[in-house]
Amino acid sequence: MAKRSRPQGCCAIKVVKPLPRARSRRLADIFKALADPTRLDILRVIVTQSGPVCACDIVEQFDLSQPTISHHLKVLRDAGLLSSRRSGLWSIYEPDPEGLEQLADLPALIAGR
Amino acid sequence: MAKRSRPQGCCAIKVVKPLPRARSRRLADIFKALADPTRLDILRVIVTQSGPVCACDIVEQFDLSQPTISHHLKVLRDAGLLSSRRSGLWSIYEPDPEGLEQLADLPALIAGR
DNA sequence: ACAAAATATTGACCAGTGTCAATATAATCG
DNA sequence: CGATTATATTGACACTGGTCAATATTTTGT
Repeated sequence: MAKRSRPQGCCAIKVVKPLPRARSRRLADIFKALADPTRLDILRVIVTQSGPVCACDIVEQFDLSQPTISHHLKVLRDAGLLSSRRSGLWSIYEPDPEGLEQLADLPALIAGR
Repeated sequence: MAKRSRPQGCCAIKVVKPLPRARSRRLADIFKALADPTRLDILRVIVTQSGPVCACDIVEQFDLSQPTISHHLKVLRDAGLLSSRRSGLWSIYEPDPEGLEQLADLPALIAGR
């Protein structure tokens, strides 16, 4: 608690409701997913394609081991930014529009609508 | 490299230029800053105010120690999302429009322009 | 059934991070 | 100067996260 008189323009702040815990966690997952440069690049590669992509194509584009890429794809999928399905031997990934929409809504969310 | 014939809609991906390292790191810093629920709440509190806020007001709003809040504020500032200045005893924080603009540009960046 | 290929999982290692208590620094007041 | 107040830094701790090697799983082709 402040015990001295405040400087100009520093007092009586508006109380802001913290986000609901579930929403907060979901957002944190999205940000954590994007907070790794490799994952951001992986996401950009997939979003840029005109159609779905198989995991092997992603592995090919990066100087990282197959397990590491597989891990990154899982993180992006768990964050809701990608969706995936099996097609025979291959795992097919594509952007998840719902997850990407969360990103577009970000500035409004931070500014409080 | 894939050694079998691909399933439909899975091959010949467009090559995407990775982001310049500096840009990539800067973005990662922003996302890491936002990836903590407490920091996201702190940012929302500060952005919501009509003017600058002193650190003591933030400390008051959260059930965390003063050093922890100070740390979070530093992370947000280093990420370019907040700016700060001293005013006597107080440290005054306010949103950094330039940093927030990066967030608004995100969807375009991911989609590749 | 067996071998091969694409992907996923496990386990381990090291670097990074959120938190607090303790302490340091900076600024003000008397 | 000495006491007080607001903030920042340090050190320690537990926990998380990126990476790879090794292994497992799933599916296909023969």
